[in-house]
Parts: sequence; C-alpha cells; structure tokens
Amino acid sequence: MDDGRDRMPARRDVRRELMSAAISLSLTTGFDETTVDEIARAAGVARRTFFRHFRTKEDAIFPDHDECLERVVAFLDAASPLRPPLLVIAEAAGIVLDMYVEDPDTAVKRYELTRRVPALREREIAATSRYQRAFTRYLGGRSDEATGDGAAGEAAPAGAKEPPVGPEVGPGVGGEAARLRHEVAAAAVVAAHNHVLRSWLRGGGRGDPRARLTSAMDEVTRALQPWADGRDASGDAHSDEVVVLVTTRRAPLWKIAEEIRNATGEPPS
Amino acid sequence: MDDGRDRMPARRDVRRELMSAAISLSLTTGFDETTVDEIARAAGVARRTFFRHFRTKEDAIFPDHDECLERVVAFLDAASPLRPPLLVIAEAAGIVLDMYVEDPDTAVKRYELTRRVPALREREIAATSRYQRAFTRYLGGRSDEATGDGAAGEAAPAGAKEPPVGPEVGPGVGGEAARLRHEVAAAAVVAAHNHVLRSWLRGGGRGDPRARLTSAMDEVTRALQPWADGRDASGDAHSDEVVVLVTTRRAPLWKIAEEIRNATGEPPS
DNA sequence: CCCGAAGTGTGCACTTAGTGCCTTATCGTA
DNA sequence: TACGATAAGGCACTAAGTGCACACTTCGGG
Repeated sequence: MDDGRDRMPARRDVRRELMSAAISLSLTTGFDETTVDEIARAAGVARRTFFRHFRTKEDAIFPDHDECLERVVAFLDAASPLRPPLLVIAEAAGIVLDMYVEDPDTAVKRYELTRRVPALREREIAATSRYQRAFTRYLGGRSDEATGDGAAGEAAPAGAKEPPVGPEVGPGVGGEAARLRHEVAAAAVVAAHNHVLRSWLRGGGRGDPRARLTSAMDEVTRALQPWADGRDASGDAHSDEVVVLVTTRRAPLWKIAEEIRNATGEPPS
Repeated sequence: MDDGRDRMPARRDVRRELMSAAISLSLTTGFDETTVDEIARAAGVARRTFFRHFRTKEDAIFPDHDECLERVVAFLDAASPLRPPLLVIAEAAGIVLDMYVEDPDTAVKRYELTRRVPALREREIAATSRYQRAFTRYLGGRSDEATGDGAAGEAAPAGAKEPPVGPEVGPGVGGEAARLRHEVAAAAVVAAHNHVLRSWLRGGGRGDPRARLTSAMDEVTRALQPWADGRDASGDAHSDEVVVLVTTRRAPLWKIAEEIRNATGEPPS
C-alpha cells in the first residue's frame, strides 16, 4: 500500500503488520501464490526484514503459538500437585482456547486459511501436538523425549537408560500402563479442545466457547474417570512429592489454603 | 555408490532405492544437510527423477503412508456396520502398526530420524492425524471437511450448506455431543497406537508389538465403554443402513455369518 | 557532547527445493 | 519394424531461506 511515509510512529509491531499482511494476502491471492516479497512490501518493509521476524512463511500465519505454549507449560509447572491432573490440563486447554477467543476475527481468517492450505494445516496440527505433548509430560510420562520442539541438538543423555521393557515393575503399578493412560488422556483433552474450537470457528467465531469447553471437558473427564480413580494408587505425576504444613490450630481455613498454595508453587495472581 | 553400471536389472524400485538412499544419507550427514542432488546421485538417477517419485524431500522418508491410509480407509469402508465401531477402528490401527512391523529396520531408522529432525516429526504427526481423521469420519462425524489431505483444489461444494449450529436435532441425540465423542475416541485410539508403536521403536523394533496393541486397545475401549454403550441409541455410523438377509432355518451359524459379511461388503480375504 | 553497544532494518549474493517444458530412452505390442 | 506409452533426463526458472556486511536509531556512560 502506502510506500514510504509514516516511518516515525508505531515503529514497533512490524511483526503484527507482517502477520496481518500475510493473512489477508493469502486469503485473497492464495498462500502458495503469495510471495514473501509481496507480504513484506505490503507491510512496508524489505524482504530480508520478514525473515528477521519469522523463520518461515508459515510462521507468519501463526505467530502466537510459541508464546502460548510457553504460557501453558508455565501454568502446568506452577500447578498445585494437589489438584486433579485431568482438571489441570483441562484448564491448560482453556488457556489455548483463550488465545483464539482473544481475537476472533483473526482466528476465523486463520481457520479459513488452514482449511484450504495443506501446509498450514500441517503446521497447526504440529502446534496442537506440542500442547498434547506438554500435557502428557505433565501427567508424568515423558512421551518420547525433549521438552520443546527439539532444536535438533539434545541427544539422549547417555547413562539415563530406559529400564528393560519386558519385566515391568508390576502390572499397572505406574510404568508402561500408566504412560499409556497419560498419553490417551492428553490426546482426549486435546481432541475435545479442538472439537470445541473448530465448532466455534465454523460458527464464525461468535459467542463465547468457554462454557462449551468446560462441559466438553466434563464429559471427557467422566469417561476417563476409572483411570483417574486409580491414579492415587498408581504412579502419578508428583506422586513422590510430599507436602508438610505446619500451622496452628487457630488458623482459619482460608489461611491454610493459602499456605498450601504457596508451598506447592501455585502462582500468586 | 556405484556410478553408472547395472542399469538393466531391477529397473523398477527406483522409489525404494531413493528412499533408502535418503534415509541412510540423512542418518549419517543429517537431513537438512543432505541435498536432493546427493540422494539422487546415490540412487543412480538424476535429480529430476527424484521429484518424479516424491513431491518433497520429506516424502522420500515416508513413502508408505499414502498407501497405508488408503488401505485403512478401504478397510473402514468395507467393515460390517454390525460390528462395534471402536473395535473396527482398533483393528484399523493394527493395519498401520503392521506397516511398521513389516520392515523393522527401516522403521527404527525412520524413528531415529524423526526424533531429531523437526521437519520430519511434523510430517509424521501430520500423517497420524490423517489416520485420526479417517477414524473420526468412520465413527460418523466428518470432523471438518475433505476426505483426503485436500489437494488444494476442492472448494466447498456450493449448495451443501451446513445446518444451523444452534438448534441441533436434540440434546445428545447424535449431533454435537456425538461428534465430540467420535473425535475423542479416534484421538484415544490413535494415541494408544502411537504409544505402543513408539515403545516398540524405542526398544529397537524387536519382538511383535501386536499383542501389546490389542491389550492397549482393550484398555482404551474399556475406558470409552460408557460412550460406546450409548451408540445404539444415538446417531451412529451406518445407523441408517439396513441389512436384510434371507436364509433357511437349517443354515448353520457360520454360513449366516458369511452371508452377512458378504451383504455388508466385508472383503472376502 | 561524543562514543561505543545493542537492536533493528536493508541490500546482496548464494544455495537449494520444487516446477514446467521439452527431449530421449526403454519396453510392450501390433 | 514401427508405434505409442511410460519412465527418465536435461534445462531453465521461481521462490524460500541464509550468511554477511552495512546503515541507522536509541541508549547509557564517561
């Protein structure tokens, strides 16, 4: 659009301009047909600058997933080990949903794009699989290895050898069988989240899908109840942590609750 | 390796040679560091020939997923509507596992690659998500749209308008709630499959993981039982199909079973 | 007031994935 | 032996992504 003026104000948020340029151009012209040159020119910057902000062209469409994943991981790390794990990851899924709800217009546009551009679809699937992996990890299993998306370094730490696969600790005490449950539970929560999200997006991003998410999560939790019930007996996340609280008999309940919250690392917000 | 000779025998299976060249070169040199030129030269063909066989460099690493997905879809299409749907998709997952088990060495090499090359990991995640979508579709919901991976043509057929989202057929008769269950069930089955598969791959691809798959599927099915129980009352896959079988009172049970199998289009194999 | 340091934007050259178009070789078949 | 189909090769081209050097702005400190 406008070529060279207004370079003084709003010097920040070149990212944002690049993102919206990428989305709108891709919506009109098609993603593959839109070159990085055109996107950069539309945002009023040079081609090289585009690649300073985004590693690939696909990244420009989903600039928020990285930060959102960090928020989710932080939330999981800070969650109290006393709370039911399924509930915690359900709430974590809510964080992801919130990211979409924050900007419904962009979310719907992105959805339109992902529906017809295979490369973007794969990109988004990969993003959701990272959330799923974070959930699995939180539930106690390291699903296969690295934390993040694996910057290609990170060889498996020698010496930390997997226990022999055959004779497990016991039949369902917390080894192989527990991991299976963790992965399935994480997948179920992610699937429920995706269902609610896509249903909302198909509807044009109107209304608030948060209620639908919680009800979907309720249903999933109910189905996975038998597994969750066995979690205290089997090896669960944080099962080796102990909380010791010293207080006085005169302390009110809310004070005790607060102490527990502090001790278990829940965020003070 | 050998440069120009032996162009007469084994003229077929250039694909196979390209694939193994791509895998072994990527394992030694690294995937990103290996150029298509090198792969083609190692397989004794020209660069252009590589792209005749594979659309992208990543495709050369996973040449079987397309065909396997077709087999899975064919299996699902041919499955008798009288059988429990969860069992059917569990068996379909077995087809996928079989593909890996067929060639354990290659499978383990591929796993090694996917562990350290993000691009390949995304590729495989996308592949499994296609299976998941096929499962969801079979269970009755079309999760969001197209059948295959969408060759970028395929605009939404005008006129086939979605029914209004708000007033569904009824509260849980087979609309929104049923779709949620379908997606979660598909995700759970895929997660269980992936768990067994990765566990087997981590163990070096030794032994037969089929038994572990069925036991994992048993567990998943057990957890999803309450959902599956309601399937007859709600709108299930094939619920609008009717099978009429005329036979004689003297017919043995196995004969009747065979007739049903034929009538419902199960493969005769 | 001047001077580095750090961050951000630019230009340029380069590698490589992927495509389109046309030519060539090979093979089965009439 | 000729012919048509299919696989392969050659060649030129577009565009993504990278490395490098350079310019400009903004601080903060002497």
